[in-house]
Amino acid sequence: MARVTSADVARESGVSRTTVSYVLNAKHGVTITEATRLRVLSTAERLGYTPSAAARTLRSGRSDLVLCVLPNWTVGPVIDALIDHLTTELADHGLSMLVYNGRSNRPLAELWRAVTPCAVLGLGAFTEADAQAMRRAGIQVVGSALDEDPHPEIFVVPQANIGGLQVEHLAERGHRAIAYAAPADDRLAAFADRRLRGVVAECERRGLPAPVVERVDLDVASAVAAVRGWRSGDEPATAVAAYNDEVALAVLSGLRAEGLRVPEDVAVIGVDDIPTARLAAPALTTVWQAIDAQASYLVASVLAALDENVEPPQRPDDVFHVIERDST
Amino acid sequence: MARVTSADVARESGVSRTTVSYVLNAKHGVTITEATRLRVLSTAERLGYTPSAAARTLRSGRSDLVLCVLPNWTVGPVIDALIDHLTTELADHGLSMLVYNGRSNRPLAELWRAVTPCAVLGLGAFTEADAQAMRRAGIQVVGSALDEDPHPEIFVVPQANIGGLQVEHLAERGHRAIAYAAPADDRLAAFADRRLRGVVAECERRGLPAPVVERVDLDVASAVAAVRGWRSGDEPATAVAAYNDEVALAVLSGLRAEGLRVPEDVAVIGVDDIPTARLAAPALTTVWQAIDAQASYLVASVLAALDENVEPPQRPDDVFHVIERDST
DNA sequence: CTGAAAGCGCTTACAG
DNA sequence: CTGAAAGCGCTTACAG
Repeated sequence: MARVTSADVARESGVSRTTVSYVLNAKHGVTITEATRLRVLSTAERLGYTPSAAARTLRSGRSDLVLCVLPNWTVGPVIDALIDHLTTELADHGLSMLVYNGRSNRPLAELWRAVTPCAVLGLGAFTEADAQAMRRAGIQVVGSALDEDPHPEIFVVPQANIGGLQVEHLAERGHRAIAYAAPADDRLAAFADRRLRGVVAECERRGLPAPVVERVDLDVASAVAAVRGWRSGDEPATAVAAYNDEVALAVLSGLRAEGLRVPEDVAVIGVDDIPTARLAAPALTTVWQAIDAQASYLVASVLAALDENVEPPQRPDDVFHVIERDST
Repeated sequence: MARVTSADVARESGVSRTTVSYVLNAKHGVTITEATRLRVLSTAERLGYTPSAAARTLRSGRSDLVLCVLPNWTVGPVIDALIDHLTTELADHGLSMLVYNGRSNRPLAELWRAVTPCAVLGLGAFTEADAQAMRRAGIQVVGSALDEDPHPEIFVVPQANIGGLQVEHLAERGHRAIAYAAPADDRLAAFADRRLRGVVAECERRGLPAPVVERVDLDVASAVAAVRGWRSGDEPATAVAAYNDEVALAVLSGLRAEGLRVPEDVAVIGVDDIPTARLAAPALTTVWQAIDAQASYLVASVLAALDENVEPPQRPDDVFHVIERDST
């Protein structure tokens, strides 16, 4: 059961491979008799012909695969939703997206050379060397970054703004002593550092004391230790900005264990609006991200990179907002 | 900046492409002078040569890519961990795993023909037609399934056993009226149906009344409605087996809203041991899965499929156990 | 021990 | 309007 090739279709249709190729690719500028066209099409269909991507890629140096490189992050509902949107939107444009989880330290080059994608979509930033190597090989590089950056072509999800938004929400409710709950998982450091930076900056801007930072593991004991740290100084924190909702839930459990009421004694705000945020006691106030808008922007960027005639998209703004619930 | 090919390496080394190929692939059975070998190797290194996978694939009809097909499921920490393990373990064997999120309804054939992977690893089952087409094309198909199945070569994560384990745990604590909390997200139906089937079967085996099933959305109102349903009959449920931890957390919030104590009035058990399960009030009892063992088994299956000399692995057993916390 | 040549399946200038 | 031929980069029988 050998593979069906264009030669088979040509033979069966009584035409040359050239014609088959013209017909199947709806080649512009060549005119093929309607009868021939139909015959080729139906033969291809009947034989179950699908072009060999390997051959096509070898020929053109370009495939219709988009390689999405995921850094060594933990994948929660947010990234999951992003990938979901990216996959379906790219599929609408005839592109298949494959996700590579960059957990190992294999050189990235090995992978993209192997796959020969038409574009590589980096959810985290690439090293300059990697990016250059890909561009030289004719692969479009679309990256996103975690904060402002000299490259205007790179999509930015300004993580710092998230921290700023958390502080703004808390300060508007009269809190002055704001603490920060950092994640214990190092894979999150890239995000955590930037969000914290935003928290610190906004506190400074508002003349609030610098936030006391504690690492919070996802267990009650760790959260209790953090809570004690926050409450022990001469100006005990009355509000906690947490790295994300999971950390915020840990903080909630620590507060509960210490007999503190939320939000009366201490207010808590998370990030992500994970499904269980609204189920917490009390329901968790959090920062929501417009993942669909981010996905659409990235897809549009890929399409623009692939085709000069397509305009690069406008950056979406207003991709965050606070969802106020009962914990603040 | 054209691509560096084996011809470039050959020219620079003063040998033929044949020799370059032999050296670089450490071809068994041919002897190459050590001097030549070293020269070729260093030239390749210096030029930054990486073979074109497209050409190699075209030539051999086989790539070193493993395509992992993810059905339209929601990806939580469990699947995330599974993919993580699969990626790193396959990388250790020189295989790159790419994940395809089968959200759209594009025919699978388009994808695997485009990628020409050496193996396709299905996390859900393939249709028989898809599986046959792939095998015919010489692609190894390794699938996993959700329950027992006529195909012994397919890995099975017996979802029904999870349900059985939940009931066993609850029944041993004296519960007779056991309710079931099903998820509202249809993408989970494949799992949910099987787990429920296990719950029903185990109740029957123990002579317990059939469980009252309520769909529970991930919000308090929905959970409250479910709780009322379970508590209204003439034999009010004293225990709830939930589809997974998220649903269990919703149940917890519904119970709380109704003023019922856990576990005194109603016990709750989930599945997955998500990070926030231990943070709930009370900490959630749940069923844990040995994801690493499942991943290792799948990787070993892929390797065995790829190489006749490699023995297929033994199925891991004992991949589940109950983690008892405070909600039961 | 090493090289010349064929061929994997495709697309596309170039002829007719 | 259609076909013969070249070439993408690789590997491997087959010679020498």
